[in-house]
Amino acid sequence: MAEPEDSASRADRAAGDIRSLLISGGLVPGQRLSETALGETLGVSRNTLREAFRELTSERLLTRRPHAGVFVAVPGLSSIIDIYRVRRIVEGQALGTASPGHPAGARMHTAVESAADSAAAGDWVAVGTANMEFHSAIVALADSVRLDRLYANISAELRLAFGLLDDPEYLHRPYVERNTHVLGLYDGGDSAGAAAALDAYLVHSERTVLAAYSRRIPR
Amino acid sequence: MAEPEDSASRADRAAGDIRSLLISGGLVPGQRLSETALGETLGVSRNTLREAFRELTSERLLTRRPHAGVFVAVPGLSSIIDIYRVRRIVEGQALGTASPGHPAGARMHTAVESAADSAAAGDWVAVGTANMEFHSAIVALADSVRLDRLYANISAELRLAFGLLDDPEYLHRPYVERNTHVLGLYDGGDSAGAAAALDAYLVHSERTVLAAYSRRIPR
DNA sequence: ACACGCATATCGTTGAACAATAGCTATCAG
DNA sequence: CTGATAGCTATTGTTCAACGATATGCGTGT
Repeated sequence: MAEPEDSASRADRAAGDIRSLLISGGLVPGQRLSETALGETLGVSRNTLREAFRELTSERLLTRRPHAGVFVAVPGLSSIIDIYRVRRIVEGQALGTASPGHPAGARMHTAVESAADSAAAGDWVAVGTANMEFHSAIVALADSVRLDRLYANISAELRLAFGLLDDPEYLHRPYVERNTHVLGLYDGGDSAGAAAALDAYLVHSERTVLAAYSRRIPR
Repeated sequence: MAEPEDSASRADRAAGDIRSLLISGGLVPGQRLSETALGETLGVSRNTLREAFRELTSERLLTRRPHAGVFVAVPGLSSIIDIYRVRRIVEGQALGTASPGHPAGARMHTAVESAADSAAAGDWVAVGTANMEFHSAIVALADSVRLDRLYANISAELRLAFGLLDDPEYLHRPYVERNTHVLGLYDGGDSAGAAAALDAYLVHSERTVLAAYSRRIPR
């Protein structure tokens, strides 16, 4: 990756830092983010931090409660359902109508291999990351920067939700094989079949996540 | 509509004001937005205005050039292409897989009627607005708040692009009939046919806009 | 146990200040 | 006359301090 750590504005860097804390688990869903405290930690002023908050709030990673502060978003069941609805529409179309030989195919391959390696090593959160990269590559087949961005946001939200669940092996293990299967169909030129397999994948994954989710968080 | 003009934060209201100025033509693409001047106009401080800028920049309505200021975005050909790509994917799936009797159907009807009325009155920009509402209702068929928001952003961008073009009659007239046709197919239960007609619609519209666009703005 | 009212810390917003820099302008060499 | 260079200036990027507004917790009383 590039290193935009000093070229970007301070608010942009703060937003990136917060994003990193979110995926690393340094900030957990529901947690309140004090402007002064977090500003001091990140080394930015309150106003600058507020700009970062704006950005992250519009990405649904943070939630703003007026006069009470900003909180790390707690994805609810409705969010999960909505996210999977978007995924089925976007990923399905992207994979089903992709032109053969698209450069994103390479990304899909490396992601699948990386997932297999991590699975062999037993590192299930790395498997989860690789799986997400696989699906991000699928969306990239559509060649749309706007869909890419939408999907990046959705992935971050989903990571937040996964963070609420334990047992990452149960969450990610079944899908490395399914991803391989989808990739095989796509490579074989059967885009429609690949899309159908992907749809089944997503239905299964949504059901699993929803079940684990409602088990953990009532309502 | 509701009246959230005093409940929302000042930055939110400022962002809304700027959005209104963008669609009303009070701000034109390429124009530079001075922080002090615009802040005085909207009655907010520089810091608050900057928060609004963050939000609108993340929606691609404004562009930030470091140390040079924020500018009203100038949608390029690549943006138009990208937007129509998203529209075909999202609208097509939403319409093609919609469950019958969805409440958004009513929105589609009122939008088509409103477009017809405005067309009879010769108010072509109102026709454009009604047409956009029609397509927004189509996206609402998917029942996804995330897709709704994506589409709202895209619509705003598209309005920006349309603002660069003159001759709104040429841009919007052909589509009131096409929308009626699509709606007829959908009402008749032929979702697949409606989706196909819609896709043809979008291909035609994209071609028209791109042609007018490259005629007006070289490169 | 519950409702009510107060206290306080935090948010929301402003204004001023200063460093950094992009873009203009005037100068000057060729 | 053209082009490059150096300096000026207005604007942005960022911080800090201040103050009103309000959500939340605590204590009181019933």
